[in-house]
Amino acid sequence: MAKTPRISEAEWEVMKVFWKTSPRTANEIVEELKGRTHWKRETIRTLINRLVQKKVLGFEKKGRRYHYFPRITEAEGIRAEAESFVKRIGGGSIEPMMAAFVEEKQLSAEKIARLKSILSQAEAAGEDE
Amino acid sequence: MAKTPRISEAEWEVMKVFWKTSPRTANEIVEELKGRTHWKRETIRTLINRLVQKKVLGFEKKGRRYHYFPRITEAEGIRAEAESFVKRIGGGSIEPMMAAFVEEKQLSAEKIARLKSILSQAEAAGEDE
DNA sequence: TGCTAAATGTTACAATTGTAATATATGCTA
DNA sequence: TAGCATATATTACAATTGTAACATTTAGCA
Repeated sequence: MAKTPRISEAEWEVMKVFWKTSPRTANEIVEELKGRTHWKRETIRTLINRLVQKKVLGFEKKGRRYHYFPRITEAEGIRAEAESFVKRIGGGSIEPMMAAFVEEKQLSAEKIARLKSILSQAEAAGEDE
Repeated sequence: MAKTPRISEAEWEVMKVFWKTSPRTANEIVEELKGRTHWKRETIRTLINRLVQKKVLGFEKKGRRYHYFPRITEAEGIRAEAESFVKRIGGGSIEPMMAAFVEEKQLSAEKIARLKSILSQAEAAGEDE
C-alpha cells in the first residue's frame, strides 16, 4: 500500500482489534468491541465496510461469511498518524507532546530505553551534517 | 480553557499564524496564508469564525475591525493533539512514531537533548513504583 | 425442499470539515 | 452626507464521520 488513507477515530478502534488477531469475522469484532464501546452491531459493520472500501481491510469469503484481515500493519498505521501529527504541529515544539506521552504512562522502562536509543542514533546522524 | 475542543487540520493552519503573532486582523491572516495555501479569502474567514465559535480564538472590536487572538497557547494545542494521538494508538508502540519524528528531521541537537531528559525523568519516576 | 435465522447489502441522517459565494452593514472619502 | 470600498454575517453544498435502521440473500435445519 503506497499511501495509507485516512482512518477515522472510530475506524481505528476497529483496526486495533484486527491487529490483535486476524483474520476475523464481523461478528467476532462485534463481540470484541462490546463493552469497550456502546456501538450497535450495524455500526461496527458499517465501519468495517468503510475500511474495506479504503482498502485497509481485505477479506476472503468462506461459505456465507467474510473473513476480514488488515492490509496495513499496525506500525504502518501508527507511522501514518505520526506523520500527520508532525505535519500538523509543523514548527511547533514536540516537547509538550513528549510530556503528554510520559503523563499518559505509555512508557515502560524498556520503551524508554528504546526511545532513547532512537534519539541517540538521530543525534549521531545529525553530527556529521 | 478546561478542555481544548477539536481543531480541524485547516483550522490548525490558521491557529499557527495566530500563535506566531497576535492579535491579528482577518486580513493579515489572509495575507500570511496566501502562497502557503490556495485558500480563498472567504474560506479563511470561515475558518476564523469557526475557531471563534469553538472559543479557541477571541477578538476585540477596534472600530470596524476585529482583532483576533488565540485563547489557548500553542503548547496547549499540541498537548491536546498528543493526547488524542496517544489515545488513538492505545497500546500500540510509540516507536514507529518516534522513528517518523526522527525522519521528518524535526529534531535539532538541543531538542534531542531535552527529549532525552524528559525521558530520563520518566524513567526515574517509574522506578519507585 | 421450504422456512427461518443469521449474514451481508443498501439506505439514512445529522454533525463536522473543506471550500466558498452572496448579502449586508458601516466607516471614510469626496 | 451619500456612496463606495471593505469588513463582517449569512448561507451553501459536497465529502467524511458517527451512528444506525431497514432490506435482502442464503445456508442449514425441520
